[in-house]
Amino acid sequence: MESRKFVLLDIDYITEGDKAVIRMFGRLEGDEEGQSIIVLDKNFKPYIYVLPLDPEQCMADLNEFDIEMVGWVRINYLGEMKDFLKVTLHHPQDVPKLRDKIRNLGSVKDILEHDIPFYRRYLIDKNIFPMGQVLVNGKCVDSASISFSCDTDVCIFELEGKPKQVESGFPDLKTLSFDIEVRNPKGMPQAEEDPIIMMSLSSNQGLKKVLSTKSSDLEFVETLKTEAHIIQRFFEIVRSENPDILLGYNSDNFDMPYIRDRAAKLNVKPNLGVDGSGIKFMRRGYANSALVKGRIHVDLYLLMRRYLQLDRYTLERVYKELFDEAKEDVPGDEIYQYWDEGGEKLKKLFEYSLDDAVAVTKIAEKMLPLSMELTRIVGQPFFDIARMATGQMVEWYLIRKAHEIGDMVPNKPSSSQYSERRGKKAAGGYVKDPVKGLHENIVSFDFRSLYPSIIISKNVSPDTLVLECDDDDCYTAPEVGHKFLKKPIGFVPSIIGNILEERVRLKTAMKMAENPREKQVLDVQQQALKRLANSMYGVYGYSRFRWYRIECAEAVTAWGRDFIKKTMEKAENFGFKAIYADTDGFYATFVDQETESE
DNA sequence: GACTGGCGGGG
DNA sequence: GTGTACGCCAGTC
Repeated sequence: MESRKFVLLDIDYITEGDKAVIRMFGRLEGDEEGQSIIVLDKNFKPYIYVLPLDPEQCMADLNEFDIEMVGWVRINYLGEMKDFLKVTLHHPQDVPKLRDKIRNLGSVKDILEHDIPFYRRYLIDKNIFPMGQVLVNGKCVDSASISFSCDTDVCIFELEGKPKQVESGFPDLKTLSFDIEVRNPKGMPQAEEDPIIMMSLSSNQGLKKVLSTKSSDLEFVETLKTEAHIIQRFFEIVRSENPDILLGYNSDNFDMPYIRDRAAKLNVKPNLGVDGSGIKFMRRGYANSALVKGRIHVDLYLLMRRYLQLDRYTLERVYKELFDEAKEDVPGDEIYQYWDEGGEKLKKLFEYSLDDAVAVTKIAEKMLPLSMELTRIVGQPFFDIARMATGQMVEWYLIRKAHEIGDMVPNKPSSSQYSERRGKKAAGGYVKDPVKGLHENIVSFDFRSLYPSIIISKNVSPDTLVLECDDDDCYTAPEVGHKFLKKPIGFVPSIIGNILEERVRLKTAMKMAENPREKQVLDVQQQALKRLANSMYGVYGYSRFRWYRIECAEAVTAWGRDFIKKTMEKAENFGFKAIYADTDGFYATFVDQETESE
């Protein structure tokens, strides 16, 4: 048996025969450092939990289905130990096929953990983390024996036993940014008519290139015969550069679909993936995403919307915000004129095109570390994390933690529960409208992590919420009166507690660190934890969340209002006068008593 | 106010 | 794919 150590980049599953096979895409460490690896695991089965009404009947009913196996397990479900039937199925797609039938059985009360995608289930159950190092035992297999095509220098490895997470530092990854220009004389580009005239590439290892059908004396321009050749050459470069991360700007919605459409029209095979596959498009509600197997396609536009607070999110605007430098711009509707005119204008267009790709590389260098760290903490693929709202990350973090301590994961709300929840809204933080005028002698006060602190100190959690209890045994929220047991420590409070403790540890380490690179890494890590801790309050108030509980949301904000008001009163007793307050802090002027009495 | 429809980015 | 999910603002009544 051999072993391999690799950075886990991405994960999915394929079907061989009637069996699901997990594929982990990675970058090898050690002897064959830098080589791509695909690790196969053929021994992971999907499962769901069934909460029975009539245990014996339920067991009998379940055995009527074509399932792998079924057995009893005792699991903590929102503060109560309950007996569940763990139903193991043959294939992930049996889950959606069978779950409604099972749920509707008369002997069944509810089904749980039936909507966790197979690859996510794998990461959680095996306790491994994308962007971290994983150690596997097993053997290399011949590329002839696998059901997908693959470049010859990719190591295919069949795993035996369990993958193991290895403590590791920040991985050094290869990124490749790309951008396309289109000749669209009227309106927005239409893939049916308007050809791609340039494709730009920029890597974090120095590659700078513009592919085009026109030539130039600019050294970064490579001229090709036709548009089809440009696209083909683009795919070729991606494969030979073999980046871990592919970067674009609004590429989920523009560049990738456009490349797909033009490639299809011109009969060019889009074999961008590590496994030789093309670009896969997925509808995620309102948004689309473009996926390239084994490389992580990241659309920076989505990330920038999340991380920066701006009026607009054009590439120029974001670049200016981060680097305080203007970027040369060619207006979109004039690109075809620059192209047609040639000469200096064309040269400018080449420069602009490359500049866009280079800007994306620069932005990524600054902004990706935070997402990478969130990936390592939340433990879901980078591709998903780059498209997830923080609230969703919190949820997946909690799902992992629930599994870790053996708690059942609550279901997502049904559509009727969702619409019922949407009608309710917890009152927000206390706001005192600002006193108009120009104030002097201003002091400011704010609570550090107000809501996370309340959740911890008042043990606010769905599993500690009770209707009745002795005052000595519980905390009672002001105004709303919700009660929370003092013991045991609730699920969410214990997790926020761990996050905050870990953050304190990192901040201490950061202060002690002498190496600036190390300091920077620790700083990103503590920022990621801060984001998670601060978003955790949201799980109680957002209608779509599994741990939603309006009473918890109401209690947290009620205590918040209580604290800020009491603090303001105390400050006023000392001669301060509050002039503005919002949620977790206030501004006050100091009124000098002696001056005033004169 | 309560509700609906459109839009963001990209060329 | 153990799919189908935003959040804001302008315009209308």
